Amino acid sequence: MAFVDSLLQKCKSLSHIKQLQAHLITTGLFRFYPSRSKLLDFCATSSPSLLPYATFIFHHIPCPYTNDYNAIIRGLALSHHPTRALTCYLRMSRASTKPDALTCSFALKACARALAWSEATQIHSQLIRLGFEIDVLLKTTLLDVYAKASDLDGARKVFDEMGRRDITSWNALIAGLAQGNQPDEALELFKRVELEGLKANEVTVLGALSACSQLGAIKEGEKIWDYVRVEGLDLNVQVCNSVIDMYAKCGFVDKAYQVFECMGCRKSLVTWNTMIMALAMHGDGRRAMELFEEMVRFGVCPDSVSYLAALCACNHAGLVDDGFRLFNSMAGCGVSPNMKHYGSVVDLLGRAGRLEEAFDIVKSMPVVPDVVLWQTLLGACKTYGNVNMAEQVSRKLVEMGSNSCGDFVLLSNVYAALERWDDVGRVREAMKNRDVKKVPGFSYTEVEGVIHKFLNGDQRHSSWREIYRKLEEVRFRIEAYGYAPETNYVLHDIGQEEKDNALCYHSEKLAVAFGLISTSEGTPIQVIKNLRICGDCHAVMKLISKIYEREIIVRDRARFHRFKEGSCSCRDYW
DNA sequence: ATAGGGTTAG
Repeated sequence: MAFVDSLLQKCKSLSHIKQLQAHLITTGLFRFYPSRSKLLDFCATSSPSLLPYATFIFHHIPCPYTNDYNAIIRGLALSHHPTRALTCYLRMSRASTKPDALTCSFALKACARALAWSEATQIHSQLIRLGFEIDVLLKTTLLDVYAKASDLDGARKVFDEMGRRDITSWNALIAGLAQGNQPDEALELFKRVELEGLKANEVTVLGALSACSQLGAIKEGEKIWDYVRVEGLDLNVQVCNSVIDMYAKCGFVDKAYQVFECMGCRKSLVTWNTMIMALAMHGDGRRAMELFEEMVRFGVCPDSVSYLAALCACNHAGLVDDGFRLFNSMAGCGVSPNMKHYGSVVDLLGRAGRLEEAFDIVKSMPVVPDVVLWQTLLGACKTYGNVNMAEQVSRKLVEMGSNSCGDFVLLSNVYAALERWDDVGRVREAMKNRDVKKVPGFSYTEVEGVIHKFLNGDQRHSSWREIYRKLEEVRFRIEAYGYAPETNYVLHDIGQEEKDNALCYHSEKLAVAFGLISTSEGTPIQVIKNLRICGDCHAVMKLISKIYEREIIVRDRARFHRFKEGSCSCRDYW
């Protein structure tokens, strides 16, 4: 039967396949396993263009074997329509053809791609009934499905119940936790790998480095980088890219650049994009743009991420004309702008006060603007006090069913700035009636290699009393410098719940206060925050950096803010 | 009744 394999390998087109199939039919082999399944598998998985032909043949088989099903399910699972694999799996169950471990594996793969959690649970119980639960590979796939479908508890349960686990099982859970917003858990798990007598490989470190990036865990990140070099894992581009990202996101853009420059392997498109994004995050717009050009000279063709990174860089550095020019040149270079590019350029123009141009772009773009884009524009309207546009934009947001607290606050601030109190009251009412939601803010800070997490108004930290006492002192001292909290008319009136989370206990302030009491004088304090830093915190950080003579580095959702001697690296343009 | 399945960077 080996000749079928070798002939399949030589098939370069559908007509070759058909010739081979005709040959198999005339020699009578096609009716039998395994030639037919092999041909099906080849068509279903070697190229998306052959998949329709595979399903065509499949539907003409009166009574498909398990392996015929496997071939089709595998192909469909990898296609753009993974749910079709599940339909096929269902058909198989009804035809009472017995699934084997591979059938389950392919079907689970389809669940992972379709994020089909409940289907995964059904396959889970089936594979137990079929007696496959000792299969490490299958259990790892299962674990991965749960993690991808954001059921991390489910993933962990599968992991805990595995009798035998190899490094891949660990990798799946570490990566799952890191991608599922549980980087602290991911890192804990990573530290246990060695204790279990297993050896971390390149996939393990990818997950762990991603966790470090998210947490700003530089101590652990550097340890991993050492390990990477000792084990020669730095010959892997993905690992290098992850290290660059880790250094950048932990605040060390120069170290990121060193790794970028001295890589022992070929740079990929992602490598360039990562480094451009790193410079953008650190507000170094000029260098980011230079790198973008260098990349082009180097013969690497920028993709949509490259453009986004460069636009972002212009945005953070206030390079309005450069950014606008870049945006306008995209289409000519074969990259059509997506929602994020539009968002970036609208932000760029909006911050520069070029509201009409920004609005024109929104009105004329070929894709339907999303909520975030309108919010960006609304933010600009607030900054420049354009009530007229703010009202139009707000109406759009309401039409789109936006329930974000921020939208209401922004509009009401536009009115408040013009002392239109009736309108302020109206917005406030609308807000009460709408059950607006807020994303909870949190911050991380690392002290002596330990990551501490703070939520807004949090009292869960063991030193919370000292932290709050320190904040009072801070407030007292900065008031002497003329600080007054940024009055926010809406926030003052939305009741008790908000009072607990008032401005002065924003998570980044708690984190900085903790840094002040737990590190020695002069040590920089670094904080990572999940949302954008608010105006009040920004003002407070500047004063703290001056009065306490501390460099404070805050990485927010968008970029780094370096507060030193009373001013910020973003030059208040953010 | 040769195989085929798990984790992976911006």
